[in-house]
Amino acid sequence: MAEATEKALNFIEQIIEDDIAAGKNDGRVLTRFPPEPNGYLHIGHAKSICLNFGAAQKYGGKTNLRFDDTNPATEETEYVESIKADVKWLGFDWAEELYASDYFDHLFEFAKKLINKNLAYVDDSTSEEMAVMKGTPTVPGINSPYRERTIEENLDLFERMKNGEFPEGTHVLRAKINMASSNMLMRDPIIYRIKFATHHRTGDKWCIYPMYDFAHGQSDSIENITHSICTLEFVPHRELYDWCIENLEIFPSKQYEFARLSLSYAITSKRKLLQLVNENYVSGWDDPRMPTISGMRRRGYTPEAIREFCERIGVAKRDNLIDVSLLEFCVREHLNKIATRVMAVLDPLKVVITNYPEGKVEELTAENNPEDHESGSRSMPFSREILIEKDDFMENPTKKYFRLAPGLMVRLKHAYIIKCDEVIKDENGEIVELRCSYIENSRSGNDTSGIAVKGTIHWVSTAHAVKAEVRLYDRLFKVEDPSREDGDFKDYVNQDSLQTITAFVEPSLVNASLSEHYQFLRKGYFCLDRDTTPEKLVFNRTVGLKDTWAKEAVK
RNA sequence: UGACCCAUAGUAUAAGGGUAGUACAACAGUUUUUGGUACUGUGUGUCUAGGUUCGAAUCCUGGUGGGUCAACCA
Repeated sequence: MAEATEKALNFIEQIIEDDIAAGKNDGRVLTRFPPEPNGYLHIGHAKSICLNFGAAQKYGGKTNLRFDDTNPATEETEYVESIKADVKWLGFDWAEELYASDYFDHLFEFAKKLINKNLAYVDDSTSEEMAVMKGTPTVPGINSPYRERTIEENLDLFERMKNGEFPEGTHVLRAKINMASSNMLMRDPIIYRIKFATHHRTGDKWCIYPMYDFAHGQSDSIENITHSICTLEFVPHRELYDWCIENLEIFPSKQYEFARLSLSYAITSKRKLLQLVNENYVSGWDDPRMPTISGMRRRGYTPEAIREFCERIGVAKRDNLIDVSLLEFCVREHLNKIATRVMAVLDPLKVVITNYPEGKVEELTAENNPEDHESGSRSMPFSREILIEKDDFMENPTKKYFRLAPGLMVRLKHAYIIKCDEVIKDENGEIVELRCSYIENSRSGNDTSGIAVKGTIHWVSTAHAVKAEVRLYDRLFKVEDPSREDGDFKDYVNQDSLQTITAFVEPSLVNASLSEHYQFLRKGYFCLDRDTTPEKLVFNRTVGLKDTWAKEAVK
């Protein structure tokens, strides 16, 4: 019965185990996580991070963090810093912090080696001319008129490219492979181009930069990476990856591809996320509605929850769209264990307990977390006038409603049972106040009343409650898969994804901490936002509680 | 109309030729001083047609469907 408890391997782990069993690389496992510093990391990167770091960890190996910074036009130090912070926050430590730009000298020599082997040439064609000569997927390309330059001429031209003698776009270095290949990437790919841009690390040292295909595999090889794990769109690059390594006669790192993560009601494209930021659809990369690591962190998601999510979604090669409810499940699962329970009324209704003495204040004991007996308790003031949730009263209750209604009783969590005696309305017929009476011997912990009520609701003492800004988030997109819809993805942004309200929270929350997670009882999980000031508390709703009543109410 | 990758419940993911499982979602119920949590139960799922085999989700072939590739991006 108990033998099936071991988790099945994903196909990458399978490959690694097979390699170890075959004695490849003497059993050594070295992976890398290779972000381009041109944007913030998102949930899709989290999958890759967990896979790369996780697999290495599992097999006693290590993982390098390597920035793929070969395009100075889009890359910035700000992104480098955010990426490092996000990887650390997720809970992973890299063996070495490296940059493809560290290898620019090396890569330049590699290029000359190819030229010397008559496997690369400088092409003076314009990009339009090259595009024409490249052919199409169904039509083979034709050779460039510059393809048969002599090695000496190529060496000289390439050197002069490096020396800044030519303007951008006038010359490129191409690998000499096969213009008729069915793989477009093998049709003499450009491996070096001229760019007079300041690089975030090398400054103005270089005016030529290697292309991805001439940097990534070689960087892997230089670092002796054993398993270079990337996403499916790089499958056709593998042939070129192997070609470079073979012809450069360097360490044979191997590339393996898995399907990237897509999340429902979200987008995971750095380009599109950047648009949302630049065009102010969100407040920044770390807006809590963003599927970025920094956004999720600010939202109150935990690294444990994200790692568990990445574990549960699995790794395979088929396109997938993961239901965001699985992510939310993982978040709730973890927060349920660690969140401090507190009371907060989001949409208040005044309740006066007519038979409770005016001016009297009782300090009641409230447990901090029923899931964690070590978490202790705190005290909460109770008094004659309290606030409850508007939702928790129904003037004409339906059969299955078991909260407060005229003549009915509910339990105030951690406090007394009360009975609704009178409903007070304003001139518009709006309910503005409830007059209730409490059952004196029904206090939580020493209830001798013998009364059994079906409902328990949360509350705060009006005089002691603290006002707080609460930000309620909904999914950022109205459709399941915005990237597949017609037209601009921004047309599908949910305009109501942020709702800001003023809530009344229990006084203990004036000491709320940025590092703590809270459950507003019966309402959801919340965390303090960094916008909080000494004058104003600001909370983010991380995720709501599962609400079977909401479903029932719709019926 | 080329090459390459992929195809198992609504969504993901296992089953390494031998009983098609698991999780989320959904639905029903039990417990409950959170309509939370926990627990129990509920499923006409192997794209299709052939082939190999005692036996195929698994191996082979054809088809169908989806994805990727024609950036001086990664």
